[in-house]
Amino acid sequence: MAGIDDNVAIIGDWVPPSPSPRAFFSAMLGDDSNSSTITEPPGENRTKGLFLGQPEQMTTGNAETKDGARTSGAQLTELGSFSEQKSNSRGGLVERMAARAGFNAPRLNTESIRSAETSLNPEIRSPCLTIPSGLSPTTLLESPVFLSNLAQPSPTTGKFSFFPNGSSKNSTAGSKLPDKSKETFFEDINSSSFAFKPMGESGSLFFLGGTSKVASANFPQQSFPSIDVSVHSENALQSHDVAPTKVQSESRNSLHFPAEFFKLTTEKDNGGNTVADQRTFDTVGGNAEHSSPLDEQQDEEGDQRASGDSMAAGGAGGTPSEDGYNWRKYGQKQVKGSEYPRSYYKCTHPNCSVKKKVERSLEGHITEIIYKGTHIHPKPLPNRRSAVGSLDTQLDIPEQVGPQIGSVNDSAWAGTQKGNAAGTSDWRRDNVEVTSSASGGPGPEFGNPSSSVQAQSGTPFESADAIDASSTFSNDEDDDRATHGSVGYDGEGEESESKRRLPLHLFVFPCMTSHDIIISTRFTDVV
DNA sequence: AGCCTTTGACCAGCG
DNA sequence: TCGCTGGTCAAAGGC
Repeated sequence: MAGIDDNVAIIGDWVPPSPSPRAFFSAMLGDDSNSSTITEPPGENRTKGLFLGQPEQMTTGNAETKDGARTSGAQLTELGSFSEQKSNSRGGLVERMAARAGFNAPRLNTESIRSAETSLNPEIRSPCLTIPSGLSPTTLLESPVFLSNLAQPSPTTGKFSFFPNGSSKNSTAGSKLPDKSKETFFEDINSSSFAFKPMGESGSLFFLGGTSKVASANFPQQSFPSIDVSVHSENALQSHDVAPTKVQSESRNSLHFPAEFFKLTTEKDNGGNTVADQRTFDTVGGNAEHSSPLDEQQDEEGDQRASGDSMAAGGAGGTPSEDGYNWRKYGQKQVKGSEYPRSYYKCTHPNCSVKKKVERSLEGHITEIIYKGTHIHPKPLPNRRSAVGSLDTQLDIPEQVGPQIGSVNDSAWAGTQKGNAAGTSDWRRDNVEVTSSASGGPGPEFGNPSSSVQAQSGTPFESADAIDASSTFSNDEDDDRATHGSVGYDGEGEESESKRRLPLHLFVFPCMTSHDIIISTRFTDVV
């Protein structure tokens, strides 16, 4: 890793040229045929193309890239990063996951990607956390297969299905997976996997300090925990454009993003199978409700889905958004500095002052989400799977954590929130004190004890189990405010959507300066 | 009929 | 004080 700068540079628009999922993942792996080795050989070109894009794009510190020979070197470097990363992951969560799930999840070299994309895309300036593109946190959480894999083997999770050959045995790194397995894996498409890794284990996800809007320069990545999520798409990937999504908290307080910020929760379907799904990001205040950031993102995505990527009324609007809350759009404006129009949403619940700002790309993909305020009410009856029985899934935690808290302090929104102060404040208190614990939460939804605990523990990624159960990001700082954003899709109706769009990666940006947290997700549309 | 989105106008904060 | 910008309001229209 050249460092954050490079990463940042890489973050630009990254559109995987690869037409097929397999190719895509292969590239990620480094090679189709040589799947077993981390080293990149022939596949490197592809890989590079995939993640790095044109050599020029890799400019950040590698002007030479353009040079053929140089390019090779550069590639090697990138590859090296990638390899390294993979190694890390293998050794870390991923490995555990792989062991449990029985397969390896191909991982994106988020580092590289970030750098490249960043260079290309000014919008993404300080990626902190990356999740395989196309994957919104919500998506990851929601995905039946997603966490499930981590959790327990079940048809639902797809663990078994993934590797008919018993590849599940491959507890070891995926790199060693037989090609066949890989193929099956990718081709079968029903698989999706991800891995969250603490920074130490992987460089994929990490939290970088920085301003959401400002390019992150050199951040001590190491200082932040990182998470990697790999997703196996169910369908072939198409290189549709990927729009970066950012979720950022308005909170101006410091983020202790890492540990508490992210929470994964596992749900069980009616059958008792672990569905794992929801991942929530709590940036801060939680609501008693669980409107987890992820959930929120889900909304966003839901919106996208609803309108086909256009602002969907559905997402934010009348139907409960994926996050489980109902949102009403009350304004839209072209913000100066932002190439995309910003939409303003309010929670439709009476007395609830939670708001969120969403920026969408032309394609309708969410590029940025900012949550403010805390829900003072339980989620509306969920339509979603969670409602079905899953329970807490969604965890309120995130929500609790998120926005609300922040709102108070958040100068920008503070004013807005003031009106609600009462409800919010109470909420906050709870949150603050409890952090993500849904303690405040009125309903069952609100609080997922387990979630809360984890969140508070601050070591979300401590163990695979934990991850399975839930992963949450939250700010320690109570003060904060919070905002939490979530990106994801609905479980049910969303599936189709989920299939269509693959997560390329998610970026979470805790902003050192602004204290904002940004989660940026890139999506790839699948055929 | 109700709710939501759209969109132009208005308001407030800031330099 | 003025202009810019972001955020919100509210009427109109659609589903």
